Amino acid sequence: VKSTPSEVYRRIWAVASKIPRGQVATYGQIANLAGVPGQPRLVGYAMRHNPHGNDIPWHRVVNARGEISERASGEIERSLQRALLEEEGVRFDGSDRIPLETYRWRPRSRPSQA
DNA sequence: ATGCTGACTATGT
DNA sequence: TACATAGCCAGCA
Repeated sequence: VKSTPSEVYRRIWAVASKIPRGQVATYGQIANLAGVPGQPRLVGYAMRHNPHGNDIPWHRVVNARGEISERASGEIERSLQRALLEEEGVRFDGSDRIPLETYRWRPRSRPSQA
């Protein structure tokens, strides 16, 4: 291991791994759950550097519009992401978007946080 | 050390 | 509805 991922990254990966099958979470949502509210970009950055590969349901992370974000690495993974989601039962509308009202992950708020 | 980039989001046009 | 801009902060050169 060349460099140790920051605590924030690991927390982001941990949260992402908790997304239930057949549901999706937005970058901002994960940022909140990971303890870095308002920093959705960090989530995307962490996902890009995710060392866990397929062990993390990275495909369940979508942007606030319910759409698969374009990434710099190419569009092959985009189609893969969509395929994985559809396999879990997530449906896309005519605009290639996911209705967040239906598929958004709704974790329970923590008791430690008032 | 400073400056740029990025799998984002909210807001204005 | 879609496009453009500002703000946010951890990495990297």
